[in-house]
Amino acid sequence: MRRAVTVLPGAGSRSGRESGYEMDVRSTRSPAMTDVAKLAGVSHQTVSRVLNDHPNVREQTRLRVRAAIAELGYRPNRAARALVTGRSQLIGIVAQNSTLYGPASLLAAFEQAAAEAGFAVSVGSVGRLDRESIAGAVERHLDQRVAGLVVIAPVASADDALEDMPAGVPLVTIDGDPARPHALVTVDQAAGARLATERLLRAGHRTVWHVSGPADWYDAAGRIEGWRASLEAAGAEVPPLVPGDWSAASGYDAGQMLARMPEVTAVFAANDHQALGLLRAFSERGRRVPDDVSVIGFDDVPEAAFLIPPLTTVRPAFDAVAHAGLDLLLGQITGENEGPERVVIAPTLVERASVANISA
Amino acid sequence: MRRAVTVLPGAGSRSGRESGYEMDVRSTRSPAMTDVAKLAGVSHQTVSRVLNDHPNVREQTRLRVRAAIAELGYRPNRAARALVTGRSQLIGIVAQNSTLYGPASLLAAFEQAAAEAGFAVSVGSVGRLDRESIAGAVERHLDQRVAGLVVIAPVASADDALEDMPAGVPLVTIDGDPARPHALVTVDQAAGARLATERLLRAGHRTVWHVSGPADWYDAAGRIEGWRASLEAAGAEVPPLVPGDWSAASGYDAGQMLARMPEVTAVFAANDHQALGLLRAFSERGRRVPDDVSVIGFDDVPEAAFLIPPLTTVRPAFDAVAHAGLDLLLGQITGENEGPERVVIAPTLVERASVANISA
DNA sequence: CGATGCATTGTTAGCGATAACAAGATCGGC
DNA sequence: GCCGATCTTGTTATCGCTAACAATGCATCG
Repeated sequence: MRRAVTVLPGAGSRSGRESGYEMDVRSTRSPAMTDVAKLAGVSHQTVSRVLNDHPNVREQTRLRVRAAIAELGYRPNRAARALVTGRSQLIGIVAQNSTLYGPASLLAAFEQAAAEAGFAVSVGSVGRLDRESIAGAVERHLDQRVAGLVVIAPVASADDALEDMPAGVPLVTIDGDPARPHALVTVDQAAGARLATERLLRAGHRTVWHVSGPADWYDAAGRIEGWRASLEAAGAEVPPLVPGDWSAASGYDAGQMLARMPEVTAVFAANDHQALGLLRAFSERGRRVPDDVSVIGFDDVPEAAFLIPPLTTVRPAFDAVAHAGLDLLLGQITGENEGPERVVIAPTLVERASVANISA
Repeated sequence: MRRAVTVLPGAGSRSGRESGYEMDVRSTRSPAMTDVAKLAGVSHQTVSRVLNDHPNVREQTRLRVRAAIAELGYRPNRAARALVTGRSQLIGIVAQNSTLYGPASLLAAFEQAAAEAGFAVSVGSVGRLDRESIAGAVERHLDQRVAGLVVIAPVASADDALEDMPAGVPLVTIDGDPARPHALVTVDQAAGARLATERLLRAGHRTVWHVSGPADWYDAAGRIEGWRASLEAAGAEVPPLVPGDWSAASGYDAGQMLARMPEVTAVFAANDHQALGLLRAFSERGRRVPDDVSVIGFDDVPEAAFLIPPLTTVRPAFDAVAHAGLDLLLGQITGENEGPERVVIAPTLVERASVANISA
């Protein structure tokens, strides 16, 4: 790119235009606001005003400044801005260091939504969801002077860690405890569970068994609650709960048990991985899905459509959660909505082939 | 912590010590370096020296400053430091917005390693790995004045986007093209493939079939290469390649085909999801694993141990990749190692129950 | 036609840290 | 006990930006 230029030694070449040729040479430093100002023939403050969309700038000036910005390839120094405003354009997100499908998709959706709003996302993943781990990750983010914080807090211990958060930091929790005093976005777990349970009852099943997630997770608790409520509302018997831990292994174990009971014709698994374990166990024990047993999962993981049979499941709309969470957070950051707010996202049922009518 | 202290109203309490009681009251502003300096009875520069471990500070002073830091709960303002040094303590990471197990674990491992080194990680996930998406994510990070950049670039188009990167920004690519001129960390895909292929040959199989990943991924190409090399080295016939796309669905399709060929007794799948699809297809068509067909996967996803049968697979040691990548990057940031370096991580074979000797 | 007001622009003063230099304290060697 | 070298500390300038205020121009109004 840079052409070879013969420069005569001695006077002349470096003198005179401080801004022109010189600028190109020491291209190591990226242009600052004053460079733009000089080129556009205005003060740096006017450049700042253009950048921040202040109303009182003449259209003509605005255009000239924008042209100068484009010509120099200027980009504002976020550190300087953060220093003077006390706020960065960074959003911190604390999530469990896991490859669970839910958290992973949530993180991705969040990053995307934040990028659209001009924010960057700093992740602080934690190994475990205990109080110390969460507190540590929060500290690290506060260190970075994040503009706001999103914490995925699916268990009580995570919420606990948030109690002694310094006030004034915008905070949104995802999947947290609705009883806590911060802004919150959750998936309506109970509604999702009702969707699944009612679908199975509608297919003619006398009752529906449930392989649940770990009881200390709010998600799991909500799904249990919705499942039980549906059964009771329909006057169906509530069978004993089969506890699991989100893993395929626990679903398989549950399936090994359920497959031995002829009366079990419909199972609602608290997530798709457990459902996968169920499917395998049933197939091993010769119970055909959906002919003998109907199964519904939760999450709609990418593989769900390719299982045998394709899995009917509840889809939690992670991107809606992410967008809602970000909106809440941005509202707090800009100071528009003060009080904590709650957003509840309604899941939908994705019908595939793992449910059959009992009459068939 | 803070003991209840009776403060007499009137004179005395507020006067004199500008730093003591007053500080606690206007706790809205977090303490700055000058506050610490005042409390410790030194200049702010000395505080800075203590913070940055400069050699020429008297031990006694150092202790006094540290005590003041602790008492005030002072934490340095990263923005101010970034402004004056021109470098943030932020590392950007560009990865595909996906829930593929590999990238997701890599991200998590990276964040952890970076946190240990005192860096925060800003993620820029992209929907697709094309040139524009990558370039956009890189831009956003440069905007944030990241200290360094890690790009997971498993396909050529991702590398392409890095060509017109401004020089001087520390950059490490993961899974990229070794022919490119930047620092690089890769898993030795070929070695992993050899591990798998040789294991199957050693079990007495005449040859090994391969269900590959998408051909434009370097990972997939490396695994194909290793597989082919092993067969040729052993003088075994090289069967036609069965192409896949990482998904369980493609593994299932491949399995439907392979199950019809009696001569197929050993299959190496390019990842565990494809292996999962294979297992299902084989089970559907009555070919028992491992009695009739042996299968090996790649990635060691959490479910691998719980499949039926538990899957023998190649484990790429994502945390080693992350650590190596971070070391390389930190080396560039501190200016220790200039030239591009390559680190190749050797994978290991995790033996489970999906491989059997052909003699049995 | 001078005063008043608003729109537009410029000037100055920080934000909180590090870097460069200056200055006082301390020390060894003669 | 004096001198220069070294250790330790303080002072000042600066990074690039925004906030607050000042200053200009121009239209509006009594």
